[in-house]
Amino acid sequence: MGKATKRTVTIRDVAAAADVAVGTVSRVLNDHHSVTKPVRERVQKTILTLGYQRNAIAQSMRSSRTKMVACAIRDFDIPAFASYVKAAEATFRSAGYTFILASTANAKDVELSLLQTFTQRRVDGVMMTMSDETDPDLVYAITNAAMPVVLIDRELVQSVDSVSADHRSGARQATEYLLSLGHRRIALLVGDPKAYPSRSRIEGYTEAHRAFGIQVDPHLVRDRLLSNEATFRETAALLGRSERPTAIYAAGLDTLSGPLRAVRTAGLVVGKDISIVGGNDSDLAELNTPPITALRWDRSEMGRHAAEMLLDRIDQGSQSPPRRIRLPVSLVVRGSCRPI
Amino acid sequence: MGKATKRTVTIRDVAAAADVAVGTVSRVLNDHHSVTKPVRERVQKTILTLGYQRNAIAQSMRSSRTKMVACAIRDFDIPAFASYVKAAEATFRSAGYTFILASTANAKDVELSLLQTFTQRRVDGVMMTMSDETDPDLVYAITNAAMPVVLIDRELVQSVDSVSADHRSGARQATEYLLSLGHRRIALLVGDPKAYPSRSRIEGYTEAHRAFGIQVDPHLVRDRLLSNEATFRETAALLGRSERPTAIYAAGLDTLSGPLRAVRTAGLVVGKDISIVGGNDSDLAELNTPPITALRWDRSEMGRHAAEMLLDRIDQGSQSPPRRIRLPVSLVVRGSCRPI
DNA sequence: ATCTGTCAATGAACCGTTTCCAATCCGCGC
DNA sequence: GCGCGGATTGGAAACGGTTCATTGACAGAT
Repeated sequence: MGKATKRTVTIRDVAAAADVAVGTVSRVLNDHHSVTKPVRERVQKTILTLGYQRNAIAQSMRSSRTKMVACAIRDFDIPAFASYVKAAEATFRSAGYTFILASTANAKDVELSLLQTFTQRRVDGVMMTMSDETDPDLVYAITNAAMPVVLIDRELVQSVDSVSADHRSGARQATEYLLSLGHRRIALLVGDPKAYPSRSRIEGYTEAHRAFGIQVDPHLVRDRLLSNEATFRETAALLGRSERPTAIYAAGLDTLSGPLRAVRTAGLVVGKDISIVGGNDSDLAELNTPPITALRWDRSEMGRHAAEMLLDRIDQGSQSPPRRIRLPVSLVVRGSCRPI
Repeated sequence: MGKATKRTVTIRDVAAAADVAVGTVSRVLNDHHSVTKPVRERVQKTILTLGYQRNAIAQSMRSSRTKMVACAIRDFDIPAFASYVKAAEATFRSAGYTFILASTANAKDVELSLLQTFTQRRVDGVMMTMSDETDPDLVYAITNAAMPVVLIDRELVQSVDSVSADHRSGARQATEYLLSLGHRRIALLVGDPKAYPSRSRIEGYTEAHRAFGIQVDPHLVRDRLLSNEATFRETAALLGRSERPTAIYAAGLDTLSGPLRAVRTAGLVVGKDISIVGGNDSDLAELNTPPITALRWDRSEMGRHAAEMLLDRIDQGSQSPPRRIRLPVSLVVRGSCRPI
């Protein structure tokens, strides 16, 4: 055939070539039982010959299920998020779902606009964070979303599923460890308390102080630090104070390198002049000299749990009550803290 | 409103409520000029009242353009990839495209199956790597794909667009730097030479030796090392040899921590007993004690370039010849290498 | 007053599947 | 030989948009 076939081959072309009805081809494609063996084989051969590729768009159109899920997180170049997302993607893919990913930059308008995009694309489910758990627009958009939502490390919206880490317990462990070494001026560097992780870290930090009967110095609690530039600056400021902290708990997901740089810049030595606990274990923490004591939880498992939870919810609908998984956090003690 | 709205609202519902034809609603949605102002406003108000959300599936069905692009890379929890992917996603999103992401685990069958999935989903374009640039199945699948493809850090398939870093130049700089310090036994740790990065790093390494008139010891070139477990093992083995290397060039994207661990385990000190150059700059390299000399290129720019290239290709079709961008790589000298 | 041209708006066809109902075919028991 | 039931297959409707030919209305020209 000299004629160049521009048009992509459809189920109708297959039907014509195999001399059957379109319905029959569809049944072959979907492994429906009531197709006789010779017909099935003829159709399958034709599919291969013509190089037919099923059109998922048309399929979704008819079935009103897209087999797509979306994930919106703050920034996926944060290593801790990356391993989380990777595990989720793998779980979705092996369940036959395609995975859409977007960064929100922790901005409300981006979150809302992504949610709208996902709605228009008719994804079957969404995994996401929220910049502010108390924002009414965000809460409304999420609780009234057209598709199931699983929240990541957010707990305030009670009516949807969520997966989180037990940051409060982690923060308490870290702080009590430092207190038990005799530290009394422990700086806490966290992100935005409008979101669960930072809020609960502050709680854990405060609880630990209360348990030790020690007053928290509010000047030592520095929040809204979302980048290493911010933690660098803040650490430098803290180290410049007259009564500088003897320990720093850098509680964010990806905010250890800032303090390390600041300490180095100030000409101090970690584990000698100042103690540090990292909020999130990493190669950087483990391989630093000295290795940094840090909190740890299983990020892959978190991603897997979230994905499975969403898949469950997609299958079973909204009848069952919202589920909540909270993963344990543990302290890995290394050499970055010295007793006072 | 007590009535539970089961069915999602369609363009037809809007048309009925606003008392116009469906075509008119469509033209309002698409900002077509020939809609009179009062009608336009009436329709827009109705859209808001009913909470109508355009169905992207139906839209794609009719227009046969999905406004979706897909990206398949080895493993997106490798930080270097993550920043690359993040920049690409941002570029696509601001162009109105939705971003599908998947890990290939560097496995041929996964790559092929993802390519098929993307075809069936009728994505408008694909950004990807290949585990083996010489594999005929992969080459065939990519060159005959139904949609434009931009290759990432792959150069053998000439007929498609690609964006890569100049790893050969990088490797040559790293190796010449070590040679100029007097090192003569330089171990090279790379990934799989079936892909461009490792292949060209071996070339650069070899070229540098030739330029210095020095014979390459094939025992010192260790390839197919794709993880830090592998580079740890290999480094440990090299350090255990009678004539151990005086320098290690850990050329992979995410293979610095393995050698660092191995050196530490062997009781040696980086920058004193052994010199190390990292193939890819990172926090780990910068904050190590001593800081590690490493290669660097702009990963965000790489992602942006790749995305823009793909968008161009989607717009203009395949008439223009394949483009090729190769980003410069530079050596950041720090304190991990000592002269012999 | 009639004709022409322009501009808005209508309504139906179409995109490629799935699914349901109807039609056909087959073998089997009477 | 005939009726019947079950298994296959055919054919059409439906999903929710976009687009195009068509209609209707109205202003301006003759």
